[in-house]
Amino acid sequence: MEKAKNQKGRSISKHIEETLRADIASGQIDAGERLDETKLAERFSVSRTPVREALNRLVAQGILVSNGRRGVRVTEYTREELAHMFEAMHEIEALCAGMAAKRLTLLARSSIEAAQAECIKAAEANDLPGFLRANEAFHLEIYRATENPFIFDLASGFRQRTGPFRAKKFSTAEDLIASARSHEDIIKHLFSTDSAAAASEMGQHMKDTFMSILAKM
Amino acid sequence: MEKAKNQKGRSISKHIEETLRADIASGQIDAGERLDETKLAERFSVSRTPVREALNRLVAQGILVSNGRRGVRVTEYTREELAHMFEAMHEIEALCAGMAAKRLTLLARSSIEAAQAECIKAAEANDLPGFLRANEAFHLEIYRATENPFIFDLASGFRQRTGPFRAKKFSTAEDLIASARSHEDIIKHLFSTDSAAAASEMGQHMKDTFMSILAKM
DNA sequence: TTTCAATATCTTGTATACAATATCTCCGAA
DNA sequence: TTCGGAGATATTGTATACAAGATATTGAAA
Repeated sequence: MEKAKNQKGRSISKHIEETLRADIASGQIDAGERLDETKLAERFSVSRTPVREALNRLVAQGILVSNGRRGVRVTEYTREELAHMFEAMHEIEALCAGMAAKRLTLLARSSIEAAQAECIKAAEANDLPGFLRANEAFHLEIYRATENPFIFDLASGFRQRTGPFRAKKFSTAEDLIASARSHEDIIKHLFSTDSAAAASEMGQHMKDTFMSILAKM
Repeated sequence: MEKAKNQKGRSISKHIEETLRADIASGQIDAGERLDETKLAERFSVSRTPVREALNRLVAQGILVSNGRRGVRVTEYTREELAHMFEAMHEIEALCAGMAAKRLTLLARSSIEAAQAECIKAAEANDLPGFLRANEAFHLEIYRATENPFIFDLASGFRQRTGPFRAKKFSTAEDLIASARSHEDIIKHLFSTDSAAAASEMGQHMKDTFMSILAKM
């Protein structure tokens, strides 16, 4: 039974929403698992009401799926749906890279380089959690470099949904290093402001990632 | 005070959600307008609970925005935000056109042609509501032609949000005809399966639309 | 008259109670 | 034993009640 801190005046339901989102993204709550309102209410020591609010929002975001009166579950994907999801992610990432290349500011450039440096460091140390964080930051910085908050939200929202699957991909130290090296190619084209090449390179990077994930499922 | 039909076992809150979404998209509820839970509850002859559920989901979809304890309002955009939103829409439309061109099935092709025929018909009859419906269908068919449900949801969700603004653009009969004609160019490239050209043509179409909207605001 | 603060009122956030529907269990018949 | 249905149980959907924060109002002092 954990404490619902309700810190900084943020409502309880918001806190629950974020906690659940994190639990799902990190895989602590499995895909397909059913979420019981009463149990969650007990876990957070609150009534069902704020729990329901949180669940509703997560449903609206596509993270959970509602089956009418048969409760809500963590969205589960067939192989085909996964392939579609990855294809969509791939297209969006490429789009972001293309936009970013067109309008790369010095600030964005340095942020991306910093994130990439972290990736390399974590990969060489074979630090998986560290790499996942850094990799996340790397991609987010590219979304941010589009300078378009809608695109940023879109891409980061989608990234959240693919998170649980991507996390499983990286098993060996070689995987990490290969991925980090692939980033270098993306950066090269990004920084040369060759939009099409950057998009294409990012597309390739994501395609590699997704193919190797699908192969394992 | 309207009747909450609760038809076909769909929950009341779902019904409210859809009704509000339609009201906002059609402009019956203005941007920036505050939505009072109690008033809405009275309007639908239900308690505040299902109203809150609906509002929460709409907030999660970005259609409404919540100001903590100061209620929810219809999301309002500055000129700059609008420009960003249109840019995002523009990129997504182009992406869809590009994907659609790559894998156009006969079924998709005929659906798109049918929608375009409706556009032309409505435009020549200067039937604004009819044109808006047909135009909507035309774009949705292109999203569908990507054969990727995630992309479809993404694009149609975004289209919903830009709806209230796009509706204001078409004032004269010439506007309608010009827009319908622009569709023809998109189709030409789509059907030639020239992905890059289709994307670029769609991008131009959307850019024209958005520039003329922004000019009026 | 203007300004500031205390109070009243209104609105949202949460808790609890009740209703409706789905799922489970158990028992009897084929 | 297996199948099916009636009742029991559990879970979600909705209503109402209460708590807490925000806005509006009132009144007094400068």
